[in-house]
Amino acid sequence: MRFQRSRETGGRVSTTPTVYDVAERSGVSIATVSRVYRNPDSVREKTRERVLAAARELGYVPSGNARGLASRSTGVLGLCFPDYSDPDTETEAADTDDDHAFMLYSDQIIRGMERAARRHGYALLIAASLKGGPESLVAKVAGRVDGFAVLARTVPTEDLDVISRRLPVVMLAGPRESDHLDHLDHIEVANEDGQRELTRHLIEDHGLRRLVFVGGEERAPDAQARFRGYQEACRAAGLPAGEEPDLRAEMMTQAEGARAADALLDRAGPGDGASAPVQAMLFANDQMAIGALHALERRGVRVPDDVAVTGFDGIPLGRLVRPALTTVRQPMRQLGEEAVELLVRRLGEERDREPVDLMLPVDVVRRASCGCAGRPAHGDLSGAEAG
Amino acid sequence: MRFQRSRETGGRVSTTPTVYDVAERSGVSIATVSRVYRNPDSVREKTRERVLAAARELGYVPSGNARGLASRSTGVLGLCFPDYSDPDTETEAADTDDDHAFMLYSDQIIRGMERAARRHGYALLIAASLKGGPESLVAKVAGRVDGFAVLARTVPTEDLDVISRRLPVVMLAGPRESDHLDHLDHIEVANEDGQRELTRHLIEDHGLRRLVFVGGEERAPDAQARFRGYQEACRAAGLPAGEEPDLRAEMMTQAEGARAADALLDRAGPGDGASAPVQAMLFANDQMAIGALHALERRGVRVPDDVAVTGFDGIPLGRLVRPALTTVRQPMRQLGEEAVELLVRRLGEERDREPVDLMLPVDVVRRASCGCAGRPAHGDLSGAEAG
DNA sequence: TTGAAAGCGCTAACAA
DNA sequence: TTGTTAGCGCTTTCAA
Repeated sequence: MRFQRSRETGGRVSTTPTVYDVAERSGVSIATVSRVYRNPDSVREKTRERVLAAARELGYVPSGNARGLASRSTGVLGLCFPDYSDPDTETEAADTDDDHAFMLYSDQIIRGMERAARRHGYALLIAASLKGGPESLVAKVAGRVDGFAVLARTVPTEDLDVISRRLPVVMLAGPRESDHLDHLDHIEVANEDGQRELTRHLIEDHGLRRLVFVGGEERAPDAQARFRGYQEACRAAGLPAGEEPDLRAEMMTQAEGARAADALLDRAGPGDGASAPVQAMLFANDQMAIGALHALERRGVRVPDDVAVTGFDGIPLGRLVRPALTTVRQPMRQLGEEAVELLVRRLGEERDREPVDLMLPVDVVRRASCGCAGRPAHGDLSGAEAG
Repeated sequence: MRFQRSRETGGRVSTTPTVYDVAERSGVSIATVSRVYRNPDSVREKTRERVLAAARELGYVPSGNARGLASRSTGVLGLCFPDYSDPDTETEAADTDDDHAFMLYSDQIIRGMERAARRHGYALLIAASLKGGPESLVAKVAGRVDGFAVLARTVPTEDLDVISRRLPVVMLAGPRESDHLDHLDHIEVANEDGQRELTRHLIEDHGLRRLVFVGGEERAPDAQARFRGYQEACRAAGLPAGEEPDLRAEMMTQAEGARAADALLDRAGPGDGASAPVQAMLFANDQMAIGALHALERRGVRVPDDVAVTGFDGIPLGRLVRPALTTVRQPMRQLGEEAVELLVRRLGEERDREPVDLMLPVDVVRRASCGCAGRPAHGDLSGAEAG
């Protein structure tokens, strides 16, 4: 017998009601109350109705925490993602129109995960990193879910290492970080293939030969992979390609893209080319490419006539800018869905399966900024796009 | 003394480690382990390090459930939203380009809530309704969060009634459902004002006089409010406006919008007008308006030359279609942020504050489909928009 | 600064 | 079909 609860059932001491209260009020045991919620059919209808009535009257809501604790599962999957906002775009005047059109990675992944999670009866807990939180982000999430996905480089590797020993974790995008983490499932996107194909397109289909690549940090795995794709395509075509990107940006923001474009233009010497002018600027992501479009417009450089510009990612904004941005589209939504599938399977039958490593294919999207496409806009309901 | 745990600390029986394991391994009490995570400064540094080392070695992660249970709080806020996917758009071939551009309400709200929640140190739990789940959606969410927001008409009123007695709930969009729920905080959007202003624009600025309004279900409060705004503007201008929308759509999808446009055209008699032709079709949401644009194009009716078309919501897709859709933009992101602010405040100082009822202002966005705007697209980086 | 002990509200055997 | 009971892993007084 548990100690008498410090509350008289009739005498207005409002604590949140528990199974005990419902049980007492409906004249059954707490086990029966529990059954009514977990497995209604295992309780006689008459009884069940009495219990539900009591619950209603008391305002009873089962405690997820208590349930989770007792049953060792939460019915929740998690997602940790970095604070991905582009400082350029994230102005104080929040609801600008650009902002609206600006749907990031994480939104797509969230959509994908939410949808898949729902299909499997899970809810989704999302949390973005915020530097200097008291406890590490992961810990907060990890303690509340049955398994979770992490966007690469969101959380310290060591934290992940500890946590992934206790529950399923799938790493999204970016290559395996290190051998420490090789027991994680892992889904990546074909960055190298995509950039190679896009570069090939510029070289072979548009006949461009003087290309430059603007990359990201050395430790940004996606940007690095894209650069490798670029190198490969150049070399395959017999064009020179250095060991390093022509330029590197730290945050890969629009502002940096604009600066890069300026620098590239200045580098060649202002105006008519003594050193032959660049024919194509390839950026490691769409944000930079869009910033570059702005900068080029300001300087009166025509795209794609004077120079072709390409990005990578396939963010919606890339389609709204003029000229529309040629890019490589990442299947972020699918990434989220696959992540959930992997988690669910590992929580079920495949508890001890070997870690998998999926590579999702990407699409080259040819728009106006590389010299493709450019149908008249009027009468076209879906936005011009060349195959 | 609790019963001996059925696990030898040295003898490979891998259970997930608990405070007890960490305590034992580091030679302290479980209380101290707990302190290390909750309030590190209250533990001597030497001790703390020993505890953390042990935790690391064991792969210890605090159980969110146990913590929540013991401390009666979760550090999580929730959002329940309906399964809002437009069946027309949600084809099996998931990653179509339209789909990409199609960012719903819920995404915006999620963004807003996530951001605000993060600022306050909360994580966000999201769950969409799925008909026929075993337990009601709310119950699942409600038990795991400190407070949550619900999109109007996502969950049965009675469930909300019970739950909102136990934890803070804020209702988003749509008017108060009933007097039962008048202890909930509530945030709505100025549907009526927005539609009134948009309608006034068509009448006064474009000189249109033969308007029709395509609404939603009678029980869809937003659509109803919009219709009222339409009525008011018509009457203010001395134009006739019936007691009912000219047409109602059940799901307010693109397909229904297309059908509505067809019906409206057929109603007037095919071809040259015996009964004077409609000059403007106003739809209760963007989805329908976009469907209508398709239908009109198929029939060779020019927009806005032959007929003006408007929507409501401000979804990104509305900007991509041609002609770009004139609409009223809802501040969904802000809706999410305000919701979190309300919840956080009610969880803090304002526990017993009177329920509030916020009304967020909207913007009329004038684009080409009403006859406004239409700047050349080339060289315009942000997409044409008239003030 | 640390420890002992009593729950937090529920589930899950096992009995009846 | 229903009841009994022993935890689930943590926080939290209260003492030391």
